[in-house]
Amino acid sequence: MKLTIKEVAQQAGVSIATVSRVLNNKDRVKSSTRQKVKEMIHKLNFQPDLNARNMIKKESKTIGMVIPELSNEYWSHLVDVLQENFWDNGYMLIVGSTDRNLDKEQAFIKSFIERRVDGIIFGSSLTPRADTDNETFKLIKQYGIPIVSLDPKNREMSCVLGDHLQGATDGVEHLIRLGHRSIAFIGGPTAPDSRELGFRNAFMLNNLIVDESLIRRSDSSSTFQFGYQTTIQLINDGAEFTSIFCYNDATAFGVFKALEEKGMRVPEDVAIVGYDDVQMAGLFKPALTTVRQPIIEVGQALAKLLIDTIEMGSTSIQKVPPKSISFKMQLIVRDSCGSQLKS
Amino acid sequence: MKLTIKEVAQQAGVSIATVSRVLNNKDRVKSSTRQKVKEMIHKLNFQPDLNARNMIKKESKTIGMVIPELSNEYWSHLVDVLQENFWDNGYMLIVGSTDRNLDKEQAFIKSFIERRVDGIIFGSSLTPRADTDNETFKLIKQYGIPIVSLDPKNREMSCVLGDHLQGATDGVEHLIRLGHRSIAFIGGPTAPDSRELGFRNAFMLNNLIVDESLIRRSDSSSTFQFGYQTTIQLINDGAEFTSIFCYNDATAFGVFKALEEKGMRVPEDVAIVGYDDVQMAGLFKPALTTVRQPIIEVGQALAKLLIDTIEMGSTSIQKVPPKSISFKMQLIVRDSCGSQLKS
DNA sequence: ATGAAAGCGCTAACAG
DNA sequence: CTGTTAGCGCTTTCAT
Repeated sequence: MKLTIKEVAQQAGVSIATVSRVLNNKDRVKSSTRQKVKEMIHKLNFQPDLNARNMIKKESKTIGMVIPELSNEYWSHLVDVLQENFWDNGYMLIVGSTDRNLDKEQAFIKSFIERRVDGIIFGSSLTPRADTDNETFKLIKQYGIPIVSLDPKNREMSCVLGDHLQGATDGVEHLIRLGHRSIAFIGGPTAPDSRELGFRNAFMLNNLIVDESLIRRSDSSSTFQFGYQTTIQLINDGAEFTSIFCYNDATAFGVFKALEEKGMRVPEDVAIVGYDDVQMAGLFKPALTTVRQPIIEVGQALAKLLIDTIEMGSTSIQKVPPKSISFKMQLIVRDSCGSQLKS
Repeated sequence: MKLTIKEVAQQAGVSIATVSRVLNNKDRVKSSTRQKVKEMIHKLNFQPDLNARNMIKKESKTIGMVIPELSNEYWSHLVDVLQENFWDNGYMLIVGSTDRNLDKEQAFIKSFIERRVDGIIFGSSLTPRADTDNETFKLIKQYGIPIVSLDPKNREMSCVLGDHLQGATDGVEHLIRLGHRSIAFIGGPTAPDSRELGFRNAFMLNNLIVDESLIRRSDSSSTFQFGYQTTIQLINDGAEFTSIFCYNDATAFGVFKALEEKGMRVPEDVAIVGYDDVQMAGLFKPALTTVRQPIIEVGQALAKLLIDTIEMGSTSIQKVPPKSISFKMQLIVRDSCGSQLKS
């Protein structure tokens, strides 16, 4: 019932070593033998057991990745891009959604190690402050598994990042240019948050002063829910603002909803800027002005960086200094900020 | 440099068999020994190599799944649910997005087999008409890999499905009840498509006759793009319709966009019904009336069905007749159809 | 060019 | 209770 290399060898009248050779396209096999074996493989529909092979080769052609959740378009899109890139290079990607739960994340990482993945991508990690004495991080190091991260986690890890300082600065300056002075910031769970930094940067560049009461941060996720609730609260607090800069588009949609319920119009009463540029951003009414993330480029860079690191192996001196590749963000101006100057 | 069970055994002063026993929580180990070994495992931070274990146990605790694309909320949500369910049962899920490309799908399946997955889920398969003499299907059978599918593929495969006949019937009858008679159908790539069947069923139930010129099908995907283009075409063709029933919400959003460009209002000029109930459906303006799919329940059922099949193993007689579990759809009435009767 | 044999890291009888 | 041994399915020397 079990079809192995042995069976193929027997049927083809050669030794298992020879079958292995043709399986791996090794040299030194008489072409007639190779032909014969190939035919048998095909006839038997033989698929070699990769796990057995991997055990010897000490590789698994598998990459593990942790992300907070898949049901956010940013992540699902990124995963899709990565999966394709890895696949094209012979790797499989397995991803774990952590729901921003540290235990879950650690459990995933542990499982990745047990499966001897060739590399790990930290999408958005909680293991953070992943300094030397962190349990999980130590494990990864001990097993010598190459890692890369999306956005910087610590100085020992290579990473690919979006320049959110620039992105947020652009977004907020757009608002300032339109005359807005009371700009609220609905932030995300990231800490430190370069978008918040960008927010402050835009104010500085324009010699304006930030109203701290208009800054709201999330301690967990930054979803539609959070945008909605925070906006309601902002209004109930009696805060005065003419515009809101949001951590991401999902949050922005929540803001829309809250504003609508409170009878405030966009962009007439409140201008909104999102972040990500998800598919619905351009479709929504009013169409969302937002900062576009170059997900495809980021994904490609992430995959390439990790694969390069893996395939460099311990060939060269272990210690290539960690790289960090940064991508620019692009402001997409649509309708959610209006076009007239706020007076 | 390499940490194996051997090293642990040595350090703990026992044999590898004993280490293996405590690793697997087997009986007959003196608790003091067990304690000692456990400490060493922990001290060394030892993670057993699952691939080695799996090779012996003839299982991989891995499930493969093919889906058309991840960047559609329906799929990303479903994958998220499945991933969680499998994880809770000790399985990892690896998914491949096929972009509806048959070659890609087959390549994924082949790769799944090489990795000796314990089961395969056909999300949306092209392999279908997967009757006996299909290459890939034959392979799966030969290797005895349990499979389940989402929506029926053929009579030999267990499946979990949404009752789209009922869902579409409900959606279209809603339109009919509101007085619509000229209802367009923007279908998807599924064939045969039970939503189209539901569409026709609703007409039959109400003694109405379908205007075939208002039925448009997609040959590839059913995205925003498709909804947009098809609607433009429908209008350019001079077709007369007062409402549109869409294959899914993404399509519906495309329809909105096209309608808007052509200066037609929703729901005043055209009523729209979507399918899926994605997060944005309720947020959109006008809020989308749509048919909700019970994704979580479907995902759970899918996982349970597959796991049960796997763990039943060849214990009982190989041939348990394929099951098929069906879930009802729920019509969610919002604003995109208005509330007044069409006269 | 090919085969025999020694493992990869682990589990599972089988002894003791 | 614990150790010894024989593999799992494959790759890789090392002979021939």
